[in-house]
Amino acid sequence: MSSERSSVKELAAVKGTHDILPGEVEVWQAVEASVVGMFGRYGYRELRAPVIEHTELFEKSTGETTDVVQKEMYTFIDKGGRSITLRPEYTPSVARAIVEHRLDLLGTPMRYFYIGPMFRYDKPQKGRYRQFHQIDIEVFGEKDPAIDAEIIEMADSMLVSLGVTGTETLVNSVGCRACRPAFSQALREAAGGVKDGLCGDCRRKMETNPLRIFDCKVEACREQAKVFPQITGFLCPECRDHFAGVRRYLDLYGVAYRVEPNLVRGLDYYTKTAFEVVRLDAGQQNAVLGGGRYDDMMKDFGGPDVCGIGFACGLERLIALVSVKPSPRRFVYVVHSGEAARAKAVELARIFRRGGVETLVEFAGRGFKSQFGRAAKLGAAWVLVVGEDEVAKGEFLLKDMATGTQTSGKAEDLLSSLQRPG
RNA sequence: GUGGGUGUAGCUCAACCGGUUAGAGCAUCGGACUGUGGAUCCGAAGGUUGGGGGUUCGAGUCUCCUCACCCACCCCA
Repeated sequence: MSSERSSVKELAAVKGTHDILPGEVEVWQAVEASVVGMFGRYGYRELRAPVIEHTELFEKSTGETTDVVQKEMYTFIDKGGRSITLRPEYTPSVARAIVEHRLDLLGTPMRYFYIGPMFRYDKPQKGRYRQFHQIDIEVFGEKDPAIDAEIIEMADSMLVSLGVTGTETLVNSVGCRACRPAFSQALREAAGGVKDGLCGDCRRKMETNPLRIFDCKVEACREQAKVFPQITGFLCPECRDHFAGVRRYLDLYGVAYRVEPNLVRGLDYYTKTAFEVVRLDAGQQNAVLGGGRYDDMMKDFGGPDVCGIGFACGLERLIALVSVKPSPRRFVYVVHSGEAARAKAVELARIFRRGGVETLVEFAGRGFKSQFGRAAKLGAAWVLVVGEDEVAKGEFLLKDMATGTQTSGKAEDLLSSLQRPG
């Protein structure tokens, strides 16, 4: 059928999604393993929440006014008539799980991490995908500013251990419900006073998200924004003290950071500490990692009054910066000649694999020459030769492909020589 | 959602002013080659030129629509 032919041809990954192929996936595995190990040393435990949640969860916690909720969610009605959403972020799921399982009764603070896919219906571009992956960490039930600093330090260590350079860590306090409204109002008034000097985008941002005016690219707007009030002057005593504490501990940890009073995050629930790690050389999608404190979220969500703090790190963006090289695979390639040898080759492969050695058996080649050629091409570290002579003798030939050295011996002796490192 | 750019073989690219059967390198597969290496030589396969309409005697080339990707805005990781 012609329709079959064309449908096969048109089959492609969904817009904004990507395959992670062998060769690249090893880098992901190396990064994930490194990160998991590090989080473990800071006392974090993995919590795997479902990829789908009730739509309401995100409306309530992420915030109905955010772009993420308003226009970027993958939402659908399931066969039971429920409104379901593929998670655009992870924090609400953790909050939900804590409430649902009363994890807060197990003792605080609760430290969780997770690595997995998130979904946002954005228009894809560099560093921005519809299915992307995040490393997420969250701490609940610890309000001391030391934990804010510990988390930022952990993020910093994570980047260092992965060999990431050329980034900058930005921190700010976005205040709380007591002090932020006054600031927003003051900012709106300041912007309103020079409304005619602002671009159309900024005039809109005056209403929706006044802090965003600060990172407008239009020169006129930048000029006006220089004299706008900054959050720092509006923080209530509690927020001010907390922020001072965060900075003190960051200094104690020796973390390099810059206070950025204009740093604002896109989700509604942030309070007090907000931070971001950005790459210095990138144009737009420069945020590698971002997070902050969300002291009211759990309570607003209908759970216990437990504060939280955490960050999300974009894996695609992180991996673009890491310099880890996964160690090359070293495997045995078994070549053979004749029916009896073929059976023996299969048997030997099983023995080697049980002994912990990656082993492949040639099935297609004819002569040893072509079998060796294939082994070399695939990058085999060793070739195990199983010919008629070897089968008769019960001793096989193991060739080191790098050095060309060949050693003859019984299967178990050859195996144990491979099990030794090197 | 708005704006710009690009679409030719698996990959990188050719194809004059619109003119014969859309070519090459690399990669793939086969052979030379039945006891030892990514070589060499020979050969094969691989394309509705992203898709659809229009102009034309004739379209990879001009035009319109559409789709995909890339880039930027918005927003974010």
